[in-house]
Amino acid sequence: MQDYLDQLNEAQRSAVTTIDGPTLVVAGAGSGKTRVLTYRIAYLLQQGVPPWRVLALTFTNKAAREMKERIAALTGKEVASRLWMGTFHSVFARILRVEAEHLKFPSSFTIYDTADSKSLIKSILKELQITDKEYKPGLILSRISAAKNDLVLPAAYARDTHRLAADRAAKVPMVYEIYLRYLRACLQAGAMDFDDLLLNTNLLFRDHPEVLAKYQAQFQYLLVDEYQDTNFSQYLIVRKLAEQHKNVCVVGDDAQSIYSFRGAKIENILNFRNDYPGYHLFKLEQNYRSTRNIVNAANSIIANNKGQIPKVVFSDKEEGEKLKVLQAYSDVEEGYMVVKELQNRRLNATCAYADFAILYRTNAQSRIFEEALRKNNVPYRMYGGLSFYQRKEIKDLLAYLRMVINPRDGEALKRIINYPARGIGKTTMDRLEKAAADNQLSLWEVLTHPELGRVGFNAGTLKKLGAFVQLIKSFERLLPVMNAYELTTEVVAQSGILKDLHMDKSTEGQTRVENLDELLNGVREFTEERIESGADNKLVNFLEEVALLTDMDQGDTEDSDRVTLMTIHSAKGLEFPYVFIAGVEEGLFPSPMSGNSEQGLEEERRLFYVAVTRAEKQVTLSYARSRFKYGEHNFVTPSRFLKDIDPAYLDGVETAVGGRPAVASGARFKRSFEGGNRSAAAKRSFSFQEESPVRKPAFSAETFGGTGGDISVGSRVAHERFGQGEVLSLEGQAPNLKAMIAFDNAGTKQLLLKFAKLRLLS
DNA sequence: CGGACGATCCTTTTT
DNA sequence: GGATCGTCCG
Repeated sequence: MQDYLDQLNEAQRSAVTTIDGPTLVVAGAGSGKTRVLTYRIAYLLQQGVPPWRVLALTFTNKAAREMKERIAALTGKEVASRLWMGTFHSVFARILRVEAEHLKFPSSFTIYDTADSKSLIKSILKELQITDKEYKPGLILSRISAAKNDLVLPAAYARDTHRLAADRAAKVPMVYEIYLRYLRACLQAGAMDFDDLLLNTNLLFRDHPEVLAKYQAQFQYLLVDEYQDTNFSQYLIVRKLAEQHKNVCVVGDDAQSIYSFRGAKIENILNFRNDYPGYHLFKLEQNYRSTRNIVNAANSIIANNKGQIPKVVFSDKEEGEKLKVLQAYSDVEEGYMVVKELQNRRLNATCAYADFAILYRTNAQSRIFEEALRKNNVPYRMYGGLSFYQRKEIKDLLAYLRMVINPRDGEALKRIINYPARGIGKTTMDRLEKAAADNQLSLWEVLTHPELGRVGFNAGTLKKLGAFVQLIKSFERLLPVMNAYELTTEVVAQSGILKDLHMDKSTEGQTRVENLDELLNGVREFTEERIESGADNKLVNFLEEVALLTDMDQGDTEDSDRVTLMTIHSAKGLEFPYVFIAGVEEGLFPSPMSGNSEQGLEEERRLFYVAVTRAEKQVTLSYARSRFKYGEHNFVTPSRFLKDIDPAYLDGVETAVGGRPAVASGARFKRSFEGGNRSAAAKRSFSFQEESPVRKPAFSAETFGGTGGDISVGSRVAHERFGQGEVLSLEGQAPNLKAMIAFDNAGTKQLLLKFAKLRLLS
């Protein structure tokens, strides 16, 4: 253990060994935050603190898992597995299962995902006879979510003039009413959504002091990762739990607060000193990740924000390359330029595909890169798309399992009552839902009610409904005698899911069957692992794990060499040798949705800071001059954030043609974005050199890319790699003009003019 | 009742 | 461009 302390710098070591009293660790990007957290926990254990008295909270499963592994390496698996370590959501879900009865929830409560929540809101809207045109379920859910994260219950909501006024302004004055019914329906269904896990923990602690006292006493030491991302609900849980021992250590970086849209309060970290007087403060300012150029560029970006915790992040590493900027005509070309640049780097630096990440602001941008990567046979792994557990066939099966565990789960019921098709249609469901709402019952209670016939179903429908009820009950009976894997297998067979999928002979149908197999394997592995570690291995635990999983949490097992594709948000906490930040454009980054408020803009800027600081060796920024949006292409301008970077750390802009910076220096580059008449440039279609008419680049886009220009059949041209050759033929339309070229020494090739770095010789 | 095919809306980021 | 929702017809 002593050896490990020697590996730390002074600030890190103090942060690890100062274990008593409140502690704030301000950890700049790449400053060894995770290392401090893991060593601190290992140190606690070494000082004789029992593992079950340590509570460590993270935001992602991945962070929790990694820390657990690293601690296990220091202290042994046995001890590490007894720590209370996990995401806020998973840890408190675990506690809520134990204490559920205090809150009138079954301990087998379901966790609703966002789709379930939206679907429930739709049902409520129907009940209130409001269309989901006027009341967008997503918007309503986000307002309810915001209220919950601020611990504003319906009663307080009704008195909250701010919220009410905001709802009226947004033309959704009924949010309060919906919120009320939503909570009631969740209780009815024995279900909690993500926010409820935290809200109900707060209610538990508020209304049951003896329960709170129990956990206060147990958790002698608390640690919180990414404290700048906590919302009020999480903040209060931590504060309450820490009240007795006051040994709370929070780690975070105000400069990396990027989750205010889901209720995170940057104030939590800024106000730590007020909440915990006499706190210890440690600042980790040395960045061990990135080159000096990267750190300096990042610092110059974040310097544009106000109201930060003062700190100076520095790097001792080599100066490294400057940040590079790629300019493309279009979004599609941006994809190709990035991939080409990536491939060049990989060959020149002899590094692996896995050393690269392409980061973007919105998930919608991923498609372009996927296509470019696929066409160039570059292996990649994309995060943030549909996760495995969100596929239809998986959700269907999970819904069956959910109903077995908790038959009151209304969203699961709605999903499977007619899947596979058993002739229970919309009319029947409407009546059922109405009966449930009128009688304050769950759908299942209506279905199993002796007076079901009174609702007005005909004999045929009653028979179908009865068969469904019997099916679910037959599964319920298996619950005590089968393990999770056996039961799941049984459900797949008896529900008719397998038969339904086997009827579909298409490739998609086959994939679905394979996916079900994979889920079955997942259940088996889960059960085996849990039995081995002595943890809960019931079906309910599996469902919980799955509900709180994101797609960041899978597929890590295959150690294949792939480029990473993800949003900047999901890249937080990760690092890559080479990072591409794509779509650095107005209208995209900063996001127009963040409003033009100073606050919104500062958060976007922090996001930019996060993106740049992911890189170890080099950062390439890219933007396009035109981009498809809603199916039509628009001309766009480079992001204002490019001007936030000190030009001293920035290379010139590189365009597709010429292979040389079109604008020579960072300073010139910076100037070229200020002001300027864009419409002229727009009219010239693919011309991107709107300024500096005096000095034309050696090989302009117009020559080769835009129109095909001077190149014609018979021209002599030179290519960077293939040498000299003669143009045999031209085909296609600009800007996708292709040329067949017979090279003197490299054979005949077909090249896309806008990508080939051709030079005209004759 | 169920499947197929168009109109419509849209997009920030996620536990 | 694409997912989702609603309508239409078998």
